[in-house]
Amino acid sequence: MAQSETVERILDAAEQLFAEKGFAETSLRLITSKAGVNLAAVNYHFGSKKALIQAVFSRFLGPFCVSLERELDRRQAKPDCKVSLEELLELLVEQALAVKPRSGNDLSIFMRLLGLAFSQSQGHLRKYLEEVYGKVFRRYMQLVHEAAPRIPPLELFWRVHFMLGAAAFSMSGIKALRAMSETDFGVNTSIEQVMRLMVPFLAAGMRSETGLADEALASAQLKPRTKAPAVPSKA
Amino acid sequence: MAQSETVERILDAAEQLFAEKGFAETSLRLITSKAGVNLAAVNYHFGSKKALIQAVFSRFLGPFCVSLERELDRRQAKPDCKVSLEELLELLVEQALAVKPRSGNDLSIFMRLLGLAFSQSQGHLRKYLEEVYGKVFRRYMQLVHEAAPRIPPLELFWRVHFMLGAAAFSMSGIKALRAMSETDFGVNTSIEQVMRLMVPFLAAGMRSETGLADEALASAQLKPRTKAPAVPSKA
DNA sequence: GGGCGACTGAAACGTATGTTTCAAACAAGT
DNA sequence: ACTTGTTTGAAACATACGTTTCAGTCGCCC
Repeated sequence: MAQSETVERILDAAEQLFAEKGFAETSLRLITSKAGVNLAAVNYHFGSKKALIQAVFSRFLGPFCVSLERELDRRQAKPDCKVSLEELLELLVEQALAVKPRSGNDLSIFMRLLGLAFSQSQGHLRKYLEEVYGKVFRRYMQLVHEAAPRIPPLELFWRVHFMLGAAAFSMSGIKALRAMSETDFGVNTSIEQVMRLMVPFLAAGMRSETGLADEALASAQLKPRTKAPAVPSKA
Repeated sequence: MAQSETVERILDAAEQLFAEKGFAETSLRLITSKAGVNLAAVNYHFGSKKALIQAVFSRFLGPFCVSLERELDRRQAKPDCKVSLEELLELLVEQALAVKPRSGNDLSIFMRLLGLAFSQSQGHLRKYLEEVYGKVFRRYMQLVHEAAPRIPPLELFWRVHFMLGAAAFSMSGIKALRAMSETDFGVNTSIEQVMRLMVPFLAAGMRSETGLADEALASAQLKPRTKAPAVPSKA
């Protein structure tokens, strides 16, 4: 076998099976047999199942974050950088779609895995994702905040997660849901169609008036992440 | 031990642990030790782990659906029954909150379990839930459709799942998310506060203009549930 | 061509899980 | 008090898992 094509085959199979069944429910034996490689190859190349899971995420989150960051740089290069909310949302979709063809798998797997990363216990994964990709996420959130200054940051934080939830959940159950929509409506909905349905829904949610009555919560600001002096952004 | 208090203790422990760790990640030994009962009690009282999982769902979905259906009956009893979208949404929250105190566990566990029911593979669970509670769900969907006639039924179907997704996902990761919001904002958000944040977000999403351009999809109608003839929707 | 490092194949190991077994404890009816 | 049916306790069982081991193979460089 050409120079460790094995690694790619394992990652491909694992990605697909994890998305389909979850992490705990997917055994290494299932992965290796689907990939057509030996059982020991996983522990040889990755060290452990946990490391395999992290590798699966890194393979698409890595390029995704790189190109996302590059786009953010580009947007912010202009002196009076005003990035609209729409631009920011579209940016995400754009980058996600751009990264997708690298593997043969489609976007729903991407979203499904993201959802699993939060909903399965897998403490190590959350820690890993936070360590590696937390910075980009917080940078993005900062831009979202600047794009929607009327909405309290804390609420924005939760709304982003509502969005992520709607997306991840819908993609998670997309197979079952598509089956349901088929038997109930006699129409099959493609993944792209579902995403297109989701956009106006989410956009309207993001624009809605605040639900925060509590003054203390409404005025909570982003804390500086470093132990740096507490001069927020006075420049 | 009083007449099979054991069953309740097992259900309580299982409910909590399943919500916390997922189904596959929660062993019977963990459940029984937390419940303070013998390992064999689970298989004695429930037959298998699968049956236990279903029993956990039935215990709150049963009463929930009963009282939900009773409320729907009451609303529809009036001759010209016009149930508004708000009423329908509030109805859900109301019933969910009403069922909650039966066990000591809070609403987030309820939502978390619902999310897991979709996102974990557990094929048997989906089948079981569909068989037992599918009828009520479809009845509810029909009312939602009548309350929002401008939105194509298919889109409504998906929007309801977007809502469910946002709710289930947020409640799923609520522990981790609350920790994040704490470190980033220095404020802790309670579950009730999160739900209150979610309402305007979801409501705005539900009211948003359709994202359906495709005529065929936009005009798809609810099919009768019976084995009716395959006349699409020419009417 | 021989030696070496990277990789694979097949089997085994230790552990954890769901399930079963069976004797003992208990409750209730007579 | 005895019996009967139900429930529990402790142990064992079979299986599946992640991981390790080690002999063997392949490709490459001197």
